[in-house]
Amino acid sequence: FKGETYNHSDARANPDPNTCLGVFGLSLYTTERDLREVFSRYGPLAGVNVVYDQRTGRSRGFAFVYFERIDDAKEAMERANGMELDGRRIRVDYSITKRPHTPTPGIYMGRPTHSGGSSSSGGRRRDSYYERGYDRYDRYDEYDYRYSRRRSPSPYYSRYRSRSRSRSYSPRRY
DNA sequence: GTTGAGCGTT
Repeated sequence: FKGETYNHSDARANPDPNTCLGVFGLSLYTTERDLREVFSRYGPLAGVNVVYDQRTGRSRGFAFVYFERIDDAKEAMERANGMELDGRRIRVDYSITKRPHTPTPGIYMGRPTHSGGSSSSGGRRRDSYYERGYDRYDRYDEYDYRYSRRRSPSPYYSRYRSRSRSRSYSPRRY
């Protein structure tokens, strides 16, 4: 009522209503199936995406739940916010970022130049993969491994993690 | 079996 100044520049405080909900404060053991069980009772889901750490391969503790309708997403946000899931009180809000940055969408869609390139798709798709939702949060793109001590990729790192889990004494004999 | 805070590059 009073002229309270809401900081509109901080999009986290006032996320726009969207079909994508961000769920934070999750347990490390909460999987997409659990989220699907919880959130699907508010409406049909379009997808659930738990964010995993690329280095460790485990959950980062937050996920994104896609609804098909904004009305259901709003309903889910109202109800599921603050609920206890797997021993953790989760926080549910509208996602401020639309999608993860997709460097390659799986299939090569053609050259980014549109110089006479109306190819097989009828020229309908443009830049729909690169939305502008994350441009102001590009500081999160810069991760700290950029300034890591190791500049050369070491062959011991981040490869065959699950293979050599037990690192006990098992000397290989050739 | 960690735990903040935390918006995504399988």
